[in-house]
Amino acid sequence: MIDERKQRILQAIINDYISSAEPVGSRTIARKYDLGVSPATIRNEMADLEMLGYLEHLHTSSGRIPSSKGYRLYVDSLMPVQPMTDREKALIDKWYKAKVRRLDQVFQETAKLISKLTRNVSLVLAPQISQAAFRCMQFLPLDEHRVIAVVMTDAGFVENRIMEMAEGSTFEDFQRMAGVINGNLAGHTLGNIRTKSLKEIKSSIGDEGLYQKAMEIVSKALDSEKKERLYLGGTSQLMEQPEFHDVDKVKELLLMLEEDQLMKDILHAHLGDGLSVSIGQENKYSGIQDCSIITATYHLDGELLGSLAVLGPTRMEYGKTMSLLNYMNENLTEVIKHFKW
Amino acid sequence: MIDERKQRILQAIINDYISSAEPVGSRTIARKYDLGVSPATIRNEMADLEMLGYLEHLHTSSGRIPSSKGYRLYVDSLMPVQPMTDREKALIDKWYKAKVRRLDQVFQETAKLISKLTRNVSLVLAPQISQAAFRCMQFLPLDEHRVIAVVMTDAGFVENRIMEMAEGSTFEDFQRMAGVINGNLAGHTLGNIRTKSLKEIKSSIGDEGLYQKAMEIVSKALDSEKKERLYLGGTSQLMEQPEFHDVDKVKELLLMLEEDQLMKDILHAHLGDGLSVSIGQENKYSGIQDCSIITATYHLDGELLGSLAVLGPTRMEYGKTMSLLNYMNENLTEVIKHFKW
DNA sequence: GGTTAGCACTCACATGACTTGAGTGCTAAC
DNA sequence: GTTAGCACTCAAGTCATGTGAGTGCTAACC
Repeated sequence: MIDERKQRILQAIINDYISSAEPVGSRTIARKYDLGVSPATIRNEMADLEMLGYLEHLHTSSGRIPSSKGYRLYVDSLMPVQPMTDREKALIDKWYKAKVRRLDQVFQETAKLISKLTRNVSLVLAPQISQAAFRCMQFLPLDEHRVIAVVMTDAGFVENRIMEMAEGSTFEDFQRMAGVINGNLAGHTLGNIRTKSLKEIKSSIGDEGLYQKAMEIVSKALDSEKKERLYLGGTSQLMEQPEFHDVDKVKELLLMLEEDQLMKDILHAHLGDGLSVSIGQENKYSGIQDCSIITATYHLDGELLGSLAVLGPTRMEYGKTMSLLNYMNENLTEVIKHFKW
Repeated sequence: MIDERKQRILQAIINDYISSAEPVGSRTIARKYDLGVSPATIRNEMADLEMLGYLEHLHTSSGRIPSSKGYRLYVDSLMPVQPMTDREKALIDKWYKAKVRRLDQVFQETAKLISKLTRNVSLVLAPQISQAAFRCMQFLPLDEHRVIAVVMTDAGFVENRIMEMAEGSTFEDFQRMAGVINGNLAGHTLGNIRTKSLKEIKSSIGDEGLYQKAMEIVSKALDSEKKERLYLGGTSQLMEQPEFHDVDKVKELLLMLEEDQLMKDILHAHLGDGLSVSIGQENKYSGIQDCSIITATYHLDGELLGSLAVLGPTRMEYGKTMSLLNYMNENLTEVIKHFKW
């Protein structure tokens, strides 16, 4: 392990680099941070830190910048605790007190808020409901030939689809069927439904065609729920950061962010880790190897729900962002609990 | 009016500038376009065209670029007709044949497709349903204390909200109420509902508190429908255009695009004009005065529904984009007609 | 009188020499 | 082990210069 003085110097370098975005030289450190040693000594230590892989050199005569390994050490043990300011907490509380009616609005607005406070791109992965259960369904008459099937999952999402009425069947048939399905399937997950309850329902309903269609609707509704939703916030904030003053880099990232499935995969990689930080080259996806992602997973009653994340340059205010994500996490969990039934 | 030769020269300049994005010189025009006159003559004509306000000069020794006024003349009468290629039509048809179940998906995917084909940002304003009517509502039991109210508008959107059950009332009360409301309000618009049918319903329902709550739900649902939705596509395409190789410009536009309400206002300004082109400084909003917006409004049974739009640099392929928007418009109208009931 | 060749002039942009300054690495002295 | 001193490196800025695309004007041409 590196000795304490090296740690102090590394800490100073990273702190400085995070706020200035400029390579840090020995003189700067000696002047700004009172380490009681001369620039020359710091130079020696810097050379050592570079040997050990914590710092990098763009060219011989420029200051040092932290490597992924350097940031990692920083995040794990050198980082100053940066609790949230009262002003930020007040802003968040105020926002969360303004009751939002629809669950999807909650996620969208949460994403906006996070990006606003961190000046980085935020991602909110809304509940993954693969394990979540069917709650109930209902049919609504549309015209002579069609009904609307409304399916609810127990996490609060409602899906609706148009359904053709089979020849000769009446709306009352559908209502009866809804009763049977609700009686048999309530509380069951998609996997469960496929295996368990089918026979009983089939026989209660009687009409094979009707049954087929209804089950298709239920499956599809639960299936589309399974595809969790991703909400993005503050993509234009990207360009605030000096490292993204290059159009090509921005384009690359924006293209990536537009690819829903890719971003979901990236978030999935850290799902369940609590508060997780993935720094620069630690990321598997090549497009974001000069970025860091901090994700916070939220649970409810022990069940994994989704995650909040911030994507920004490796030169990121880790401490502050982590505090924020934690706080947002608590608040969001509270709100979801309120929606859960 | 300017004579025919001037028109031909202006046409050549704009065509060239649209494809090259470089200021156009007299020599280039003489070489590439067979106008039967020498560069010197073209220079004289260009000077005239600049006097008349159709062209602009960055500095004395650089070629000309079209002014907003120049583009306007071009779009109105000089522009070559650019019918869509078979390949493009095939792509669109193929896409529209793949039946999309949910109406909101249709809009989102339409936006993506437009941006893909035009390499510009696209905007789709989904049906504005202020005139659209209440179709029916239904209550679904949730637990002992709550029900879910599902409200449908006749344009195919379904909204659902959680509703606390008043003390002492039963689910049967709600079902009865739904019957009354459906019987009285079906086909009515929000404005209509507020004035006309209230008394009859009030008396049929009897319970004042129940009535209050239900009407609140209906109003809010119709109200949130009224806020039409805006779908964006291809924001990262912006950076493909050489005029947006500057990060600050991109940031400004992205910020604008993130502001939902602003973009809606901009689209509203051209609603109902059929195919409308707004060029550069013709735009009222300062952030987009070096951009052009082409919007196409779509109707159904004479009723205004929404619009498709493309936002890009003034140097835009007007002819191609307009053909595309027209074609997309037809297709989208078809799809919506299918959804309408 | 409209058209064109010719020519001087302008201006952005590229190139290369030079300077500056921040920063390192090494060595020798403390 | 620490530090001062010094030579060295390299990016970035500055300046002079050259180049080329392009214009505007004038005088000759048809």
